[in-house]
Amino acid sequence: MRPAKALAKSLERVVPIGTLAERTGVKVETIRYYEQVGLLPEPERSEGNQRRYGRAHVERLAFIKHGRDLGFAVESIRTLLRLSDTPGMACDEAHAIAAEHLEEVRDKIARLRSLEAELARIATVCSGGVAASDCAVIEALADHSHCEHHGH
Amino acid sequence: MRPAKALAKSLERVVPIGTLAERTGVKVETIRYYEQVGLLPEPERSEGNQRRYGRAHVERLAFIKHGRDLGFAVESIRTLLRLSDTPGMACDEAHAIAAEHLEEVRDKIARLRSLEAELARIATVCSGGVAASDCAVIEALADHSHCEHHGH
DNA sequence: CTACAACCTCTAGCCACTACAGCTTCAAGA
DNA sequence: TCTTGAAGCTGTAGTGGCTAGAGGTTGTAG
Repeated sequence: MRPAKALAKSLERVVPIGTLAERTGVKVETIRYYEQVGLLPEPERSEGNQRRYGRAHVERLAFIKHGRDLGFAVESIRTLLRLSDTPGMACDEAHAIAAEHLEEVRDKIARLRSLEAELARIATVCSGGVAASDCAVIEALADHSHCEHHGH
Repeated sequence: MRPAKALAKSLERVVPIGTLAERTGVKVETIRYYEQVGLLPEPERSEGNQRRYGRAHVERLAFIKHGRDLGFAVESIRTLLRLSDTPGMACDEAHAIAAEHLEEVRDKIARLRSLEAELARIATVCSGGVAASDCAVIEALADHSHCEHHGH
């Protein structure tokens, strides 16, 4: 009694690229791209030259996906993968990468928050239906009052 | 008594691209790029084919710069410029663009904040110097516990 | 055996610049 | 007036991280 085919497929040891894509949530084209830039090792091929992935590939691609979801640059992920392949792992380095990225994220948040405040100010004036002859949004962009005091 | 040359230069009615760059804080290459994509109109040229900008260009480029600093896409700025050129200004449309952008910024902030929380969690575990045999950063990326419950 | 989905490679496109190569022009000092 | 060197010019290619499409081949269910 061998399992039905549909079941077999989901348990299969070796899968084509579409199945890998489904399993990891990474698009087929993106998988090929990761291979091209050397993030994902080249898999075996079928007789007809189609990619066949094993368990190790699934794991590695999931790692990459998690890293990207957390906003790590592909270069950082490359390093993290290398570290994770290292037997005596250099946790320091991994931590440094994560800490640096965290700082970048915090910087980005800070910048976006001041942007948000500025935009909210502009948009509110405008939506308030003030009887301005000119539009507050356009005015804000044309206005130099913000930049004169820092140089140009 | 004509003004000294240095002074004259800063008051000049017509300026080369480098001076425009200095005045607006936009790089020379970026100015040429804006011209190429039709954001900034083609200026007059000197006999030797060099660009010569007038007051209107300075104003327009400052408008663009302010828009970019606020994170507006070049396409949005194109529309906003068109609106600002329109005599009876369509404030509604300008407001809609600003409001939409504000929403995008807020979305981005929200996404970055949850990223920040996740990264902080990961990085803290690791920096705590816990006697883990494996690195928490690497573990977090290799771990499936976060993604299993939403499908892959 | 046939139909058709899934796969293949290769190339170009996205955004908003940035950088370079290889040239010409401008302007200040001697 | 001549020389030097900064600043200008055009055109092309590269950045990151994919995404889309053309035009062909392979795998597999019925």
